[in-house]
Amino acid sequence: MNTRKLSSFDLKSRDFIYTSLSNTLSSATNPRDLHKIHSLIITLGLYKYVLFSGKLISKYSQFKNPLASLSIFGQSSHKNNVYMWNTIIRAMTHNGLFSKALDIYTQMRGLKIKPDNYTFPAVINSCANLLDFETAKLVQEHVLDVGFGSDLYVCNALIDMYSRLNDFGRARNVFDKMPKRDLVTWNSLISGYSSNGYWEEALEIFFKLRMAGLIPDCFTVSGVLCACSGLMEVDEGRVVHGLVEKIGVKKDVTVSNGLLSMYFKFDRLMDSRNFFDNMDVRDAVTWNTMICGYFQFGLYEESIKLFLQMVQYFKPDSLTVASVLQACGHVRDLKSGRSIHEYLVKNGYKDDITANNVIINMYVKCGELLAARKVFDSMKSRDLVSWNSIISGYVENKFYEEGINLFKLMKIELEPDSITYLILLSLCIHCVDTYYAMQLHCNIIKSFGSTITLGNALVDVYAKIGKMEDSKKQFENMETRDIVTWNTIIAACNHCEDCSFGLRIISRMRNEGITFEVATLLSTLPLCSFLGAKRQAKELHGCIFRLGFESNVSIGNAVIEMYSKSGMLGYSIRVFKLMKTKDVISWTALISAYGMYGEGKKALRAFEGMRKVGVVPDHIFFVAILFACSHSGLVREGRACFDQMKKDYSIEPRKEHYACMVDLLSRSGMLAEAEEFILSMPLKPDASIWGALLSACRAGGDIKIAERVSEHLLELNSDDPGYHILASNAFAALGKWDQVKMIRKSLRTRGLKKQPGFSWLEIQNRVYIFGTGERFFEQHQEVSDLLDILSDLMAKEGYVADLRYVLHDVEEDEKFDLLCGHSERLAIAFGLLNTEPGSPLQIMKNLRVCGDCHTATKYISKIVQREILVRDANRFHLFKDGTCSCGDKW
DNA sequence: CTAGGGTTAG
Repeated sequence: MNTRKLSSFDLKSRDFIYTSLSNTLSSATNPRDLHKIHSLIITLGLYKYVLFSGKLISKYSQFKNPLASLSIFGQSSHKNNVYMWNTIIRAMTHNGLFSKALDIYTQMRGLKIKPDNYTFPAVINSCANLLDFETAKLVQEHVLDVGFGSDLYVCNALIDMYSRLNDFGRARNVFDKMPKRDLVTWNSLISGYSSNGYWEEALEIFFKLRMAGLIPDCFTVSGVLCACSGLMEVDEGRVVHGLVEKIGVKKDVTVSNGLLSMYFKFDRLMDSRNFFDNMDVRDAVTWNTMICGYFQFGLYEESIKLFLQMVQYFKPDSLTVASVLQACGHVRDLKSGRSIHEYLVKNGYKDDITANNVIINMYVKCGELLAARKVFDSMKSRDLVSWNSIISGYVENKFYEEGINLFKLMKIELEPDSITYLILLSLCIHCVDTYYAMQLHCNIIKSFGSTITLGNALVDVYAKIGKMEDSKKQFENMETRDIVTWNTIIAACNHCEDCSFGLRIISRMRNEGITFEVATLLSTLPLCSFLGAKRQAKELHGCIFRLGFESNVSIGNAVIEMYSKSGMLGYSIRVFKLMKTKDVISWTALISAYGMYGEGKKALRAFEGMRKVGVVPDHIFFVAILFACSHSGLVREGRACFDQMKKDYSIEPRKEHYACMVDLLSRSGMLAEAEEFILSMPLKPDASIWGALLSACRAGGDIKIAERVSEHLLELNSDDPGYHILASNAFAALGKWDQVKMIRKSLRTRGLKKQPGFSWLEIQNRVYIFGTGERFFEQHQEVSDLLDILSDLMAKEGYVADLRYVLHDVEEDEKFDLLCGHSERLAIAFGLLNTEPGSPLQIMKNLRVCGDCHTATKYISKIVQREILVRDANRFHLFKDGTCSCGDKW
């Protein structure tokens, strides 16, 4: 009886230990407890129970110790038990060891252990994570073989897998054949669609789900939010937000994060902020979304501040750090950048490739190339982004050779991508290296064929290195073009001053029905400014209204410039007045406009107005105001502006400001003072400064100073042929033909060509262009005859040709012919012949108007009684009844 | 078995 009692007690206590230990094991919350329980199980010999081995495996996996799980499984004697296999496979997938999971599954099949419906979901999940389509199909066959083709869990896993693999045909096939579906089934399909960018489809499934009478949960809402954000469907988004409130999933932090991120995607900064402030639960992702969202709004300091707040509550992960490091780079906050770098190293992100890439980028942006390189060199493995980042770092910091060398090294390790080539193409622009650009072009064709982005970059590069023909060829050869292609070619036309081609491009765009973007207009408007094409200008202005861009500040600024350069100062002023927001550039545009028309007083008054509204001038603004003063002979006022710039705005004068001052003094005939000013400058005077003085000397006829200044100018040996021509002209005026010949020879040997002069005018929507000395145009004979008649009439009025403006050493009467061949005269004569008597004429010239032509035009305006508006490279001259608006201070 | 946040160029 005693024995029986005892053994009954024994059994009971055994039973008790078994159950309580099993419970303790399940509820263990830390690895230390787990170890203790594990030892106890070994001591008590409970290993022989399948239950304990299995629970230990999953518990270790829960604490991220898959190696312990594997070791227990290896030592286990229950290899014929499917529960053990299921457990170890799940342990592996739980720890992200998907190929190990598949290995074990293969072993299991080899041992002919029959899987059950708990086996497959984890196996299928592994295939999905590995994007292993082939194994996936084999597993599905296996599923059908062993008869789990209709199992809810297995089918859900299959749908998830196929939709993640972007094979919605198979996913839908499984979905359609299921005898019974649950919410997870629908959710899997929705998130599959939305994470692959099939947003409409995701919403469609969502509506079907609702029609089927199911109540959405957090998973559903997350997927739908992602789709709404992608579609930028504000209305849908609102509906979902309402739904979130209604079904009460708002306390789910993932759903809230989804909403937060949606508001950012809709550019609703304040809504995002309010939502964030009212969130009950926040996690690291919440903070990341905020930091990243603020970054995308350009609120860099704010996003760094958010980061500093976040670290009080959460340990930032590599994703957080990636966002905030970008912000540091943007504002060149090296101090924060460095400390975050240290944080990453200390917290075990040393080998996170993305984190390192972002650090490299941050250092590059802060100009710390050596620090960037040190990180790059210390990386265990590098990806494309790492290489591209460091190469672009070298290019950005102007170490071009090192950039190319790194590119060579890169090619040994991996295949460069299109971004690598974009970086190298930008290098070509900086170095003006046509040969290397062509070499890259060949490589690009070999490795990528033709892609739009690279094609666009090539159009851009060829134009910027001055190969406009190659740029056009590249543009024409492109099979497909996007709006950027068009914007780029127009910008290219601008850069190379190939305006007529630019206008043709614009009409091609119209014919092809391509909608203009702000960027398109920002390249097109300067094209019209350059051409001074009135009709095109008005048409474009209309187009701006139709597209609703009239309140865009940059557009407004460009329109002011366009009208002023097209001879329509009134329109320019009106546009300025109507602009709701004006920045310093708008004011600069207005003041330059006044300056070009010699309205210096009005320019100064506008400056007063600008000061009153509190807009702060910058250094470019001062160029404009000094220009305006100098073109109106306002010496005292100009000097005052120059002094103010330094005193009131602490802007250190640059070369261009000194050049304006020299221009101001010398234009008003104060040549000696101008020379003195140059010699007392704190900067070394360059060609533009001496050039300003020299061109005034010539107009003022001071030969002595002209000769001295010419010597200075030639010493500097500028790359701009204009200054050599200027000096050569000065010597020609002095009759020093030997010097002239020498300059011409040196220009020839250096390959510098004088920019050919041409003039153009618009008559009835057509632009007519005339080159100097050109004889092949419509009505050449008539034009020539008219010029002959005009010169007779001019002579009677007292005109004497100023032969100093002829550069060639030829006979006097031939010189006279050469003057008459100047492009502006041809254009004026052509204009007189083809427009109504008494109507005003408007002529554009690419260079500065010649002094003799200036005089001649004054006479012509009186003889024919016409207003002649001439825009040269600098400004407008309005000729009227024998005088010019520039007051001869051209 | 199902959900959210990150890197290079333009």
